Amino acid sequence: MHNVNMKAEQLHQLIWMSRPLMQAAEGCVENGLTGTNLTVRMRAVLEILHKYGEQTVPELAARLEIQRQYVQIMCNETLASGFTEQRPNPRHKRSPILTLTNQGSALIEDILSKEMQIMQEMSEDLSTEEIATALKVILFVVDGLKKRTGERK
Amino acid sequence: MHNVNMKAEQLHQLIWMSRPLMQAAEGCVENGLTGTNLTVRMRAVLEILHKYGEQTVPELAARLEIQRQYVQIMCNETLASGFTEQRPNPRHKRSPILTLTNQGSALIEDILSKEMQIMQEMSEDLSTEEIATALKVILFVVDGLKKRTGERK
DNA sequence: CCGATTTTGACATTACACTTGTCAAAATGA
DNA sequence: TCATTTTGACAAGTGTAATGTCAAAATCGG
Repeated sequence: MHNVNMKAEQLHQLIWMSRPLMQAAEGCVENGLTGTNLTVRMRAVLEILHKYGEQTVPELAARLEIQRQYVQIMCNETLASGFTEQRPNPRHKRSPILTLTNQGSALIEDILSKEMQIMQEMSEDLSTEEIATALKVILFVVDGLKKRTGERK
Repeated sequence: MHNVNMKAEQLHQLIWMSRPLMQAAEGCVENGLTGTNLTVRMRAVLEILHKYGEQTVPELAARLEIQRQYVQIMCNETLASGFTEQRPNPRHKRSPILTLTNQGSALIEDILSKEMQIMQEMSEDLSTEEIATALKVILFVVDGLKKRTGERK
């Protein structure tokens, strides 16, 4: 009984650390972006293109889980800055494929590697198991919360 | 070496789950608020008052780590809805102490207990150690990210 | 092939959660 | 006592989106 409440309370605390965590993460990323002409949202586009390869705006929107109209704006910014370019889409004339330019590719790789360095530094003080467990718990909780939304009376 | 990269990558993945986690959490809370006349931000005020006791707006702002002007608005909403009331502050005539009314107190207790029930359900599938580890890792990471912001070249 | 529906980029509007700035009254500190 | 700080109130601005609409183009069902 006691144990149950302790678990629940720790879980509660964990969940509400998500905002500070997100803010800290975004602050850190933003920090790493000074000097480049990238914004956090442009970086997100480059990251997806780097990770999943060239794709259309609607595909990016689906992956980022935000409205395509907004992703369009983000993508247009990366186009204007020369970090991405359009390639004709054989499957859809109105929807060009967005690709990283050499410049964009080099930039995102540089940024990601610097970010990874921070990850490595931090992970030195944590064991493989701890990190794996934390990730597992978070994935489980996100899933559980989503399932419990919109179904309760 | 391999291990180092795996850890770093998992940490990266964990950190970027913070946004989905936050959204899931807020969605779930919002869901639990239907029927009450509370908004998520009003609930935050009631929660702090319930947890830390009556206090002034600036104190609340400090605890929530958002601007006092905005917290003022949130608090005024809870006042207007009758969930909180003002008590004269012996230490400061211009800054009344905000207290939960009976109605507000009952409401936030009800909401929190329902939320805790969800926490308990979810924690059934997780061990005490897993939850404790996850919380520890997250606190460590938030701290690490904050320290690494604004200090790098 | 054709007409109906869907997808897409472009553009406009709106919503939301804050931040920032300012003011005057009041409180506090030297 | 006088300068500084705190506070509530109010106004304006900002960033990150959602939402709505349009027309061109693509796709789908027959």
